[in-house]
Amino acid sequence: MKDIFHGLISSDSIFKNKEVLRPSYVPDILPHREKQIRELASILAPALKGETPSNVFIYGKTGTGKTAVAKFIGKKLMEKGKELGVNTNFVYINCEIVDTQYRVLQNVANHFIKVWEERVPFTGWPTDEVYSRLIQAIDRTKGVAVIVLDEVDKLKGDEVLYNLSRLNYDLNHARTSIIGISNDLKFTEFLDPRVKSSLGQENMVFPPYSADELCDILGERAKHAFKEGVVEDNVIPLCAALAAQEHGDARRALDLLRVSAEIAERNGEKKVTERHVRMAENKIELDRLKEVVKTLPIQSKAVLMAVIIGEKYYDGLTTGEVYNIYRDICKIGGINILTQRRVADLISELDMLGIINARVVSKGRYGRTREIEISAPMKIKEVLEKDESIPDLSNYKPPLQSRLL
DNA sequence: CCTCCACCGGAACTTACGGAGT
DNA sequence: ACTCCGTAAGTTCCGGTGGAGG
Repeated sequence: MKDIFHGLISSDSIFKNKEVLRPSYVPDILPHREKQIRELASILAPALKGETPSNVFIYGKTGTGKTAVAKFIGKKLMEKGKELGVNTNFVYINCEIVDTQYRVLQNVANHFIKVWEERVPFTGWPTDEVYSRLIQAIDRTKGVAVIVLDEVDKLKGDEVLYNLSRLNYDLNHARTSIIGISNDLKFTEFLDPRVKSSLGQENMVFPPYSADELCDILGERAKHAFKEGVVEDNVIPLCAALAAQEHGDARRALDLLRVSAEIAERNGEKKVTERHVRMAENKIELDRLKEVVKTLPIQSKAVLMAVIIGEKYYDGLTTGEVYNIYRDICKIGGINILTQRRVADLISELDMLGIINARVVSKGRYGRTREIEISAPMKIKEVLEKDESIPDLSNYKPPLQSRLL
């Protein structure tokens, strides 16, 4: 027992630097994004000459390098600014985490206010007070500020955008540029026209990566992440091909590669092979499933549990049968009972999430209903049984029906 | 060909709740 | 502290329907 960690730590790892494979890592080289980098740079360049740069909107699906390019540019801009003696600031905000008007303004403002000065508190100030502090703070820099709003569609209300977009009108000595990043192409359609025109001065679309491009990206990262010769030749093309099937998501490709290598390492193997990639594919899918199930609302969990139980007792499980079992589960667990109409919707939602398969079939005289199937019932059952909101059902038997098996 | 089951699925309505304004 | 929206979740009501069995 003394050495339980031996072989887990000291085993000569196949990784050189695993961090490189994490999605948050910003590499020095971004293959196949040279065009976008140049374009964004040319939009922001006037800033270094003391002119006002345009605001930019960046679209693109997940894992197309939007965030990486934005952060990369930010880094380069800071470097160039220092070189030219221009005061440049780069603020990155993820609107999925910082999602209200007040907190965005607070975050941006505090970026410009030194730690020892009076910072904007988490709560308490009127919003316009925060705004005027922000103006003061930015103006004082007499330089250029680039503010990146990642996942900007997650923002609650478009007033922040309006306020930020008119920053330049209120500034006397400094200049700002807002970069909005979104994976929803239709996002601006629902925006206030004033915001739309001032923020959408420039638009950029990041296309998905092709399999070949993903190969280059993975290859580039693998050079830094792994030791020499531990990854077999066909591994990277396979990861790239699998990710390209989805929608050219680089994040997914990197995850595949990383998880494959982790599996190989844990098995104490010296090389990452195609087999590990297949295992990784399964593991990622299963992890996703487990995560989705875990974060489901209680009602959906109860419905899902009913499906798992019903699937064992009935052949061609129908909505009505699921509903009966669901009602019993709710009674046992003291959960609110919803109407069948609502439960039918929950079943559709579970179907959308890919946890179950529900298709409408007609059984003639015996009505028209959904036939419900479930993938990986045992794994999902495991997750649900650990859930304290779902009661213990080990002694439960579904109601007897004529077509009970 | 007609009937009629057991649901589907649209629509309008009711709570419930959180943020914004005052 | 209070009111006033906007949104999400859920309910009520109901017309619609594919096809086995008569």
